[in-house]
Amino acid sequence: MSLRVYNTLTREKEPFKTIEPGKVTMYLCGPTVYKPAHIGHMVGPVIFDTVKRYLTYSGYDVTFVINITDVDDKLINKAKELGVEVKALAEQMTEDYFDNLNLMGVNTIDHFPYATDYINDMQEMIQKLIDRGHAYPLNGDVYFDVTADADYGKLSGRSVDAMMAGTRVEANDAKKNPADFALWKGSKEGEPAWDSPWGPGRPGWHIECSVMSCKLLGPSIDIHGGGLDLMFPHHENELAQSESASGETFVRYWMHNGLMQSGKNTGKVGGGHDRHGDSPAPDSTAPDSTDAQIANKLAGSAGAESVKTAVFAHHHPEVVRFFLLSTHYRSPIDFSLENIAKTEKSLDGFYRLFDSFERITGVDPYTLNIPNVREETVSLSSLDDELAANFADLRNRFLESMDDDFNTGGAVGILFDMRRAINGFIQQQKLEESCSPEQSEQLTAMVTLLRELAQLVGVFQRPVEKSSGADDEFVNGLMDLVLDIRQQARTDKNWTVADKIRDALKELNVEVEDGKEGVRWSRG
RNA sequence: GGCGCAGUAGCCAAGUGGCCUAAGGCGACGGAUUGCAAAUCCGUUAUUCCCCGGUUCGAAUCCGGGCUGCGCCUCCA
Repeated sequence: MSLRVYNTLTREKEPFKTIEPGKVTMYLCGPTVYKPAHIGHMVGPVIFDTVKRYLTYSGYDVTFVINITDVDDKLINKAKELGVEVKALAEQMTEDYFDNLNLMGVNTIDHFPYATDYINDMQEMIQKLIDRGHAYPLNGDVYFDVTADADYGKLSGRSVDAMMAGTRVEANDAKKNPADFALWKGSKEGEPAWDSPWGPGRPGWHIECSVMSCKLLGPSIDIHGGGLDLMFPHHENELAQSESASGETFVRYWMHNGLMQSGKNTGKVGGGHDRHGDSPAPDSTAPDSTDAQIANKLAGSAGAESVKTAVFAHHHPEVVRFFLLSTHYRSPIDFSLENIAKTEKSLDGFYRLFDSFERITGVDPYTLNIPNVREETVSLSSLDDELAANFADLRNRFLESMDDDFNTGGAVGILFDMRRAINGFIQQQKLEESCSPEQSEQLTAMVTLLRELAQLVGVFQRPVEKSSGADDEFVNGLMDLVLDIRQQARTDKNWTVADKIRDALKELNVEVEDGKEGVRWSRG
């Protein structure tokens, strides 16, 4: 089976065919850097990082761009409010964004262009649009003329007429059409401004993506991604501008990810505004869940708490990544601490398996050499036929899921199946007691395959905090002593004392497990 | 008002015309193992996919109509 991708433009899954054979160009709309990143900002990058991983594994040479919007009304207002320079605020928030991406294991992005580095190119494109009769200057602004674009609205399925009928398009009498949008905005006193043929001003929101995508990836690109909320107006306008300027198809596959929501009725995370009065105000007497509180913090109109402090303080980022990918990217995803906790629990079994692997083979599973090309998968020849067939089948099912519009939810399920198969092997062969070189080779092949597939969704890339032992010499010494005493009690069949020690340690969040090969402990 | 998306077990979630008498996870219950636990493995946990009609030899999957939740139409990823 070959890769199929859902295309928002056609509302269908289509066979994946690139513009240039073997190459993929991919652009994702990045954040406006005016406040710390919230969890919702991580969804797109994690998903498209996974898309790139999978495409790369499948043999494509992928170029992936995420833009940084560092000029914008919200940014200007926020800077004013805080009494800092726009540039300084943008730099600080960009850094926060990068930190979070890094924690989430998003590390496949090739370019992070800044809007302010492309002002000249934007002006060129605007001029081109004016020359071609698709835009018109007006009192220091420049507007895109939607009526001059025959297929305007094709992405979001709206017609210009329908939008006219909508009552909420703010009337700007001077514009030819209320749906016309700004390409260039004349600046007011004290705002960042660049000289232009139309007077000092700054670019409109949509033009930067058209320009940067064209400059870095060419006029036609394979994949353009973003949150569902960006489909209109942002992507619709980008599309209109780009195609009107170049005369070429702008994007082959439009991919839109579902938005993160929090709690049952709280709406999407990060949706800061109040509705405008036609829906009842949120019931303030409703029990405030912790999740909603966190979501509100993340949305952060008041508090500006970042993902780092709000979530990663309590959960390893890998948990969040795994959580995001355990559902389909086009579905909305419910963020809640309960869900995160469940995910954390489900991941524990993998970490235990890796610990167990290291005990048995003496090899750190994170140092294994992992194949990263589809055709060069790990060899299963050391396994007996039945096992080899079973693992090959699991791998196929994993890849089939991913081939089906990047169905990470289905694929992740296979990882659990594989975990169970490996644990079963360890148990049947009693590897915790003794392990021959042949068995070690077999086990290594299985775990390598698990990691080969896991890398495609970007998990198990680097060790999380050690789940057993500690690196504090003093603590280790103390634990050795305590456990030695407990072992003595067990040998004497003094279960009262042995259990008392175990229970007391548990109170201190130290988990003691008696295995065949000896006692283990870990801090919760 | 207009345009979209979604509704699968206690919870999360995959499956979108026949391999579905519906993956996987969390939870629960039973068994193996254990001094007892923990971990691990095995088994059980939806005859049914929001409701009502229709198309079809056959539908969770397609169509029509409801109900419910959500998003966009306002420079939110």
